[in-house]
Amino acid sequence: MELYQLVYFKKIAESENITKASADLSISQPSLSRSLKNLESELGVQLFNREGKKLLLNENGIVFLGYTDHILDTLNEAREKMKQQASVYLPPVHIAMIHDNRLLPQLLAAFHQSYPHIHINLYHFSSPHKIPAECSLVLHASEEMIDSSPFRKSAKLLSEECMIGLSREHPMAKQETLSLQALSKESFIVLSQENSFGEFSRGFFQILGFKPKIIMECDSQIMIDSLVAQNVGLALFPSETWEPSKDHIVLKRIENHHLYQPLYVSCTSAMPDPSTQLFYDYAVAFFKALENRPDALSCPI
Amino acid sequence: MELYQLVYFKKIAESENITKASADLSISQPSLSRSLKNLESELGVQLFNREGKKLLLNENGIVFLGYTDHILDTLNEAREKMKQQASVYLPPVHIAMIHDNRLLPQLLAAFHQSYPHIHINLYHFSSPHKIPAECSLVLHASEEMIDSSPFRKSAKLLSEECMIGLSREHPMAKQETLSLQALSKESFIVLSQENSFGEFSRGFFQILGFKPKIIMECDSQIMIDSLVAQNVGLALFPSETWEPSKDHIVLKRIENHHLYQPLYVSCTSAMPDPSTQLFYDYAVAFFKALENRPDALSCPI
DNA sequence: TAAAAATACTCCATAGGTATTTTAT
DNA sequence: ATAAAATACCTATGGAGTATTTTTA
Repeated sequence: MELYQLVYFKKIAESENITKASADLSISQPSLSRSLKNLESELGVQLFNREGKKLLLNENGIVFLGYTDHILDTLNEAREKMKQQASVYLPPVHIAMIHDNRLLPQLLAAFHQSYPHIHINLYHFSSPHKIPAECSLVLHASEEMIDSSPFRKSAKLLSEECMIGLSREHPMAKQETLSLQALSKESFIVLSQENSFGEFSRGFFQILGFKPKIIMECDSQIMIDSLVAQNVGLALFPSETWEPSKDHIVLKRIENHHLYQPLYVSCTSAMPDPSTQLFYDYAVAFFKALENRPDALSCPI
Repeated sequence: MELYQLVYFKKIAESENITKASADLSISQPSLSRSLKNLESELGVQLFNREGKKLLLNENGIVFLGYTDHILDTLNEAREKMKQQASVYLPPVHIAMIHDNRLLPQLLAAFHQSYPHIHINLYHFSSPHKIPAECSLVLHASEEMIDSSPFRKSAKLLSEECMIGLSREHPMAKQETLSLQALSKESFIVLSQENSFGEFSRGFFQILGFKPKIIMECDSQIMIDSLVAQNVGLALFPSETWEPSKDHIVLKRIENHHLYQPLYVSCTSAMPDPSTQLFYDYAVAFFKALENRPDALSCPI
């Protein structure tokens, strides 16, 4: 018997519908079906009566659900208790953010909900060179500094593709991909040097050996969204997390090129203090969970 | 978090000694060590203080152990309850035994302990052809009847090697293996035709194209043990489960031959009644568990 | 005939194993 | 020196996925 089977059973019992429950749990219907079957066969009892395509929680199921609820509640209580114990004396975390991503606020919110006693100090920097010593954690996108001092421990949280965004009205909006040659005749809008994604974009173009005609430089992604939507120029977008207004902008790949922008978390010490370690592990787990179930934003069980 | 981690933690907490606990749980020490580490890191707390090579259950551990005990107790209660529910109206099982094995009584005892409400009727037969219709389960060793009617569903429970047993006083007792040629000059004691292992032994010899000089035939394995021990003759033994008196008898392989005797459970119907299905599944699980941990005779968790 | 559930496979994450190293009596 | 725990690496079971079939409302 496994814990997840209890969680799944509870969910199925709530709706008496495997398909619905599988969606709620973000797993496939066959998986859930099999999990229930295994549970029933291990217990040696039917927990539901199958009448036609209806699932009806039966007498056994009702009894078992009582135990299940109790067990899962106790487990959560135990977890909460441990979490409290863990965070009572924990020092504050100082986090330096060199890189922006729409999911970072969600990560911070989830972490805070999980460890409300840990005080978080957030700092924004445009370059990794200005980070003060008290920042024990850095969220950034620079491949180069992964193994180089002062980052002693790093993990890639995600890697997302960057694509060229252009207005639906633009003549190239129908093309599969964009050629560098064609792009050399286009106008580009970029984030200002200070912004890490701006710096990153420039790096990309440099690697491609491509000199874009930059007609505008600004410091807000929203502004760029709107300018591109109005067909003022083209811009580079991280495809998933910045979701440019889908109605007016289309994203295209550059011919024969896949551009990926990573997001890293790094510790500035090999032996981080407990809070730092906790946040580091939490961030890794958070983005790993997100990979499997992009909809859910917390990690149950 | 996994249920087994709670079981393991409980066991470690009892002895405050990973090596001891791993032996009790029949798993390796590194496995258990890792399991505890994972649990602690998921909870974000140390459950034990490591002082030197001593493990000491700490404050957190004591609190968590309370929850753990409660959860595991509740789970067992739930299982018991379901088992009762499952067995209240279950019909009796009729089991035909064509093959003897020392572990079968243990299987029956364990099953009875698990399902005390199910009435078991045991029948012994020397041949699969005499089995009456009410026997819905057959325990036997015949490869041939696995896929042939009337056995609709079969599973191999175990396969054990058979070896030649001879007295320690015997001149060949020091040899690595025995040659067929040498054996042709020896005297054999065999079980009588009626016994399935007797029949089986004869089959083996036949397959080898070997005609043993049979000097005695009897119907009890214990008698054979004692006769072989006294160097009256040689005999074929299933190596593991019949454990001939180790002090006086040694087991040897026949040169270039490995003889395996299987034990099967078969249902006489493709859609067996619930009790039959239960026993069938139980038997399979029982022997599977035995494979992994030969010492333990019940299946926890 | 359109839905819900069950089946048949394929894949991969991870529990468990073995071998080894580290650490403390 | 020895014994316990931790670490590294490998293997393999079973949970989860996709595709498909079965069933009934």
